[in-house]
Amino acid sequence: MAKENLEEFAYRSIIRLILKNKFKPGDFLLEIELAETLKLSRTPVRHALGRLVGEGFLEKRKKKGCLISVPTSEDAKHVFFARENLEGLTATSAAMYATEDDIIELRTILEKEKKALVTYNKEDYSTTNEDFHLGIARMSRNIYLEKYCRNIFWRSNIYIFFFDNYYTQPTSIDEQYTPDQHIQIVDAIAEHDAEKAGELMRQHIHFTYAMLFTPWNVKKKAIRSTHSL
Amino acid sequence: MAKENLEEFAYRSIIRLILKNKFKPGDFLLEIELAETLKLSRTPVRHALGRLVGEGFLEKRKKKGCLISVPTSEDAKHVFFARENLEGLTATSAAMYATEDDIIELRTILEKEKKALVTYNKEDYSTTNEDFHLGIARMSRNIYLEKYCRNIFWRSNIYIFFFDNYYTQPTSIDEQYTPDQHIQIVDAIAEHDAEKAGELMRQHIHFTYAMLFTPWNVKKKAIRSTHSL
DNA sequence: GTTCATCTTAATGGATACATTAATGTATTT
DNA sequence: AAATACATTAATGTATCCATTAAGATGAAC
Repeated sequence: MAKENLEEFAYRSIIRLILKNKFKPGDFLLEIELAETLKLSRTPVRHALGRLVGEGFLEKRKKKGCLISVPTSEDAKHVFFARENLEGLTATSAAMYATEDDIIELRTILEKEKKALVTYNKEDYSTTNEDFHLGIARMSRNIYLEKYCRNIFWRSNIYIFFFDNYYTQPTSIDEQYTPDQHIQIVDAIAEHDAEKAGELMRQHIHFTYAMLFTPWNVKKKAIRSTHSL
Repeated sequence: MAKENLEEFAYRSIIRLILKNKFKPGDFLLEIELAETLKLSRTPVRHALGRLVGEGFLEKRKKKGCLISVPTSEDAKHVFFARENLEGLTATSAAMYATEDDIIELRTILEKEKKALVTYNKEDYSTTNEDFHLGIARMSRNIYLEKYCRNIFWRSNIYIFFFDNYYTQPTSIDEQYTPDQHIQIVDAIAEHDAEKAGELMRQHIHFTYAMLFTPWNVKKKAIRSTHSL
């Protein structure tokens, strides 16, 4: 990656802090406070916050600081509608342009994902999931779609993170189904079946969304009906 | 809009400078130089540049400054592929959620557009075109899609600007067809025909793209075949 | 007791001085 | 003549100081 500036460092650190649950949604992130925590001056922190606001991770309130946009079901609907269609597009595009090496890379990711799942390694699982989705975004060979996908992926991750923590078991049921869906998507891309790849990806994201807002105790039932997708 | 910060001012000014052709693609935009031109310190200029880089308008080179990404036909293809599909989505979404007031607003914009065209006012025409496309993006009621649309719209405008200046006549031929296409799109939105609205928007963007890269002297022929779209 | 005005405070916004760094040019050595 | 090392320069990167501003608190007037 880029030459780890202090700004870059601040940027990554702030994301890490949020993902490590150091801030609840609604908390204010203050330049001064963060600068002290990260042992930097306000300047790089300020740039990093500006970037995060620009990317839509944070909201800015006039003289109150930046805050994590409070998750609402309405916002989640928008996030996943956008993600479903954007990733559908990248999958379509990836199916058209993917090289042999790309397919190998994706299959390797799927292997790692499988391993992470059987060893109950949530951290690794989360990483491979990111590699999968953003990998396909990259393989679309369209830097604009890729950028938007990265953005909406991270935004949706905030939901997955918060809701997962509250509702799911050590291994959530959707995690048992996701790998199969991933495999089917890679197969479609390998066959260069653009339409199928796009459609499968849309269904996959839609499934993820549906599972997020389904209480655990009724998920089993819900999943049976999802088979008909 | 927001309380015109100096940063906001710098941001808009830099865009204006680019659109006024003060910089050729490939030129370096330097913090110090811009700060002098705009009579500001480097701080707001720096933030504005950072924002523009984040939005993909500018590229950053290590110690050389920021530059306008050099337009290539490959990049244009990506830009318009993304724009076609994104705006297709917002049009679909807008058709689902548009209120009576929204429709009135769109029709008002179309009136202004017509006026700008018959008076050969390029500046007004460009403004109303922006109002139309970004208005529909807003009416999608999806802040994420709206954000991405704004972004890709501006990016595509760089192409329209540069190519338009070199190749077109006082009134370019596609400008004579665009208003009709706009009207059809608004009609579909007014009828809440989501699929039709999306499809018409995709065709419209595709048409714009096709016209951009068609030399003027063969446009007349090309347009006849486009009628079959 | 309530309301309005003003004062305080705590935060960001902006300017500037200083540090760092990458590129380039130059001189010296082989 | 070429190559390498060092110095210069021109840009960004960083820290800090001062300005501004909005929110909240406090107090006085009605």
